[in-house]
Amino acid sequence: MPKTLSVTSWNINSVRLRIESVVRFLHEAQPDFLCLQETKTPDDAFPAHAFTKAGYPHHAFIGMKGYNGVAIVAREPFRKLEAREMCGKPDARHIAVEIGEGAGAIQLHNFYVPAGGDLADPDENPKFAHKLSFVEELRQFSEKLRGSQPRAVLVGDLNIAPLEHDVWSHKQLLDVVSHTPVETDGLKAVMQEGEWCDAFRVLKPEPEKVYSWWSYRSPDWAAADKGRRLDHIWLGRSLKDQIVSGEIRKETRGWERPSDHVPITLTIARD
DNA sequence: ATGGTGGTTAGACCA
Repeated sequence: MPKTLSVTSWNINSVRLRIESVVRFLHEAQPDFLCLQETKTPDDAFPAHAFTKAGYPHHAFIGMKGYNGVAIVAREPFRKLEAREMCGKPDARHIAVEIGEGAGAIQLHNFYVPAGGDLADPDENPKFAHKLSFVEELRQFSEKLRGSQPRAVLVGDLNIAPLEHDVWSHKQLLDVVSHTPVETDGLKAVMQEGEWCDAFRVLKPEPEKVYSWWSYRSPDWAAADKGRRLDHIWLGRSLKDQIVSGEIRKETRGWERPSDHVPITLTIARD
């Protein structure tokens, strides 16, 4: 067993359309675990063989036709944990596995938080209400996990940029869904409840700007650089002193037919 | 100032 554990989170926006990009990334970065969101693929169409061929023969996935969907693929075996049905909806926004054995086992949870639509008003916009309910459920889940399994990693597209320097303009985005106070306060409550450590902000403290997403709607995304940090890797309290390194593969945003999110990878010591 | 682009899938719906 290697001495470190590396985990990537990547919203791939259709794993079938971008399977060649995913395989390229795996060859270049070789993380131990890859957590995907927005696979947009029913389970019977998940490209398992391509992952096996790329050296990742262990898979856990839950998907649906056209929307949502999450997956975890790995080079090493794992135990599948229960996929949670969040907000009472069977919409495939969580999957989890357990890595290793006994007291050293680590739980890895992969979440895809609802984007929340355009209007930041839960009374007028049911998608925003769903997002806030999801975040509240994440808070309750974090409380339970903190007590039962502090050796946990939570990753995913959380669709919230919680800090001032997680967006290109704090002031201009205060009423834009993903950075409104009700969302950023909600996510901070989740972090507090779970005693989660925001690993990339340990490695890159504010006021450094850190982004993982650049909109498709920007004609020149790289020059404009109007990004947001929507993707996160959090460590439970028993793992927070084991950070080794982190990497954000911004260059993948410039690949042909890119996802609007880029892969973020965290490496920690196994024990 | 309220569109801009992209994926899924066949007219909207979602991001």
